[in-house]
Amino acid sequence: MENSEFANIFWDMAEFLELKEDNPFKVRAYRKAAQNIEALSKSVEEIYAKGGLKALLAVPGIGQHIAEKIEEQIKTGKVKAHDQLAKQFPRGFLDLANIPGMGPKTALLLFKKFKIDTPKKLEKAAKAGKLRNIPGMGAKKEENILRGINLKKQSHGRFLLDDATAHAELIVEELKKLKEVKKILPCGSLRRGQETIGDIDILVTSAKPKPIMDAFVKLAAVKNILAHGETKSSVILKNGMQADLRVVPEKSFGSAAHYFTGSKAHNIHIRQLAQKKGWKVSEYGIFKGNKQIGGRTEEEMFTKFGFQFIPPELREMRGEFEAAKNKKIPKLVELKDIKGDLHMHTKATDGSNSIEEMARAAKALGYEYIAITEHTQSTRVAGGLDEKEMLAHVKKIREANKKVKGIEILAGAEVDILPDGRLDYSDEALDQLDIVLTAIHSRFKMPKEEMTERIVSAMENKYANIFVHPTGRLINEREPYEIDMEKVLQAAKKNNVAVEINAHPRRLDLTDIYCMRAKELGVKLLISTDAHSTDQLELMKYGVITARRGWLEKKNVLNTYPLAKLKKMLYASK
DNA sequence: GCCGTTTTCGGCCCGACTGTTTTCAGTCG
Repeated sequence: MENSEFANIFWDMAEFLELKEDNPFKVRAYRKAAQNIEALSKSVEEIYAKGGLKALLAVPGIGQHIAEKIEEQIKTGKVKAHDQLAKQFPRGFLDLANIPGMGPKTALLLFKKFKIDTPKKLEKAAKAGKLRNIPGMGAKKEENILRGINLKKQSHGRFLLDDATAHAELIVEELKKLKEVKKILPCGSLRRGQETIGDIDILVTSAKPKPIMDAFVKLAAVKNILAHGETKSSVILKNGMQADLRVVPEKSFGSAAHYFTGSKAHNIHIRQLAQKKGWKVSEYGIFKGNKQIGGRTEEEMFTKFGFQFIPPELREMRGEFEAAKNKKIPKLVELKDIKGDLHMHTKATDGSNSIEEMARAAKALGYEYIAITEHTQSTRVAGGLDEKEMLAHVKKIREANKKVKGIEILAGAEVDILPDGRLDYSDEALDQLDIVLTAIHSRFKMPKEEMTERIVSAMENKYANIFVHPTGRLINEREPYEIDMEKVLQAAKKNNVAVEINAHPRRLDLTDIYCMRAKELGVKLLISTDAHSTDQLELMKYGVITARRGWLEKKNVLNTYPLAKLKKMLYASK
């Protein structure tokens, strides 16, 4: 069972307990446990298998009771306490409570009053004007709920990183034009580089917030205004995404940037530490009594507590405070460390540019080398090449390499891993290539053990260099295929195969948590764009930010090495 | 329910905005 499935049990329990108006701190405890489980780089099942209850207790936020529930789930396949809670509410009631503008209190009230237990019934009642007469509610609230229902209907899950980045940049550009705006910084999950973005948070410093607020809610990209206050406004953009703007005074910039960047759990931790010192932390600063003693810069939010600066990508309560205390925050890999892109396609298969065009575009990005890696014969939909065609293509790559000066073009292929674990080409053909990427493009629904075995045996092929887009997921579109990632990473280590972080915002796998695990195991990572056109080469930054979330340093990433060293590493197993 | 260089009991982050309030509850981040 996946960690996310264990976490979901506790997310649900937190919701149910909240509906029952149980102790709010208990609710929080369940949420914290759920979050910490999601953040683990090792599987809960494995932790339990190796160390039992005691090992589970070592996980922060997991105490006796939650550890026992995990044990119960593993042993019996269910958690009684969860099922008993679930029984007390109609099926799907959580969907109702999670509609924007609703909440546990309102959902419960409406259930008691009108037996409303689904979003559909809620919509009907709201449209009939039945909600406005309830004490504590009114016409506006009713309208707000209808808007929430619509919002939920429209939203196709969370937004991709590149889409959110583009919209944030657009807002920043517009607001920058105002003379009242001093500093401006996109924060939130976007700044932390999370793989998907729920909403855009923008922080501005200014002494005169009002004109900024007014301009923000009137931006051309705005569809609805959710809130329009003195220092905080929220809007829905035309693409359905929510954007929040906060304005604070200059002297609060650091604390506000820290606060709006999150994560929430990370913030709460800092505030707790402040409490212990008799201080108070808010978005306005660090305070001792009424006196501000820190928060002008973001660095102060850490140094005041004796920590090293923690980069935004690490603020997920995955051990960053402990590392910062011991001065063990790694120097994370940066975009400028990347020396080449080793996964891309051209017109020869499903790309849209020529070899030379790709090479020149990569050279313009300052790269030292690239690899052209077409699909192989089994991936027919992408026009995969058979061995003969590939060898002819390799020739063309060699020619292009002579023609385009100042960058090395390696000849590679993205070779299919066949259902039985063999590669799509013979050893003789593979031997002609400088670099062999391996990938799954078929039979996604194989049982977990078989799929894992399939990938592991492909890694044992001595020509295999890198296993690319390792889970095959397309965010919001296609689930990852089922594999035992721990076994895959172990096999990668054993066979000296690197694993790719695919920088395309739709993919972004290997995911951050498994990057951490790969680093622990000493598996090398490759960050590449899988570009199908010259402009997609610029997606590299999203791969880098994912790597940073996985605590990766320059030395963990294969394509930060100079060409000579890279070649040596690629051929080490041949 | 979790947790402990003040505690095994008694705490548990902090503030903005809205709507329906005449002092605040609910929701959100």
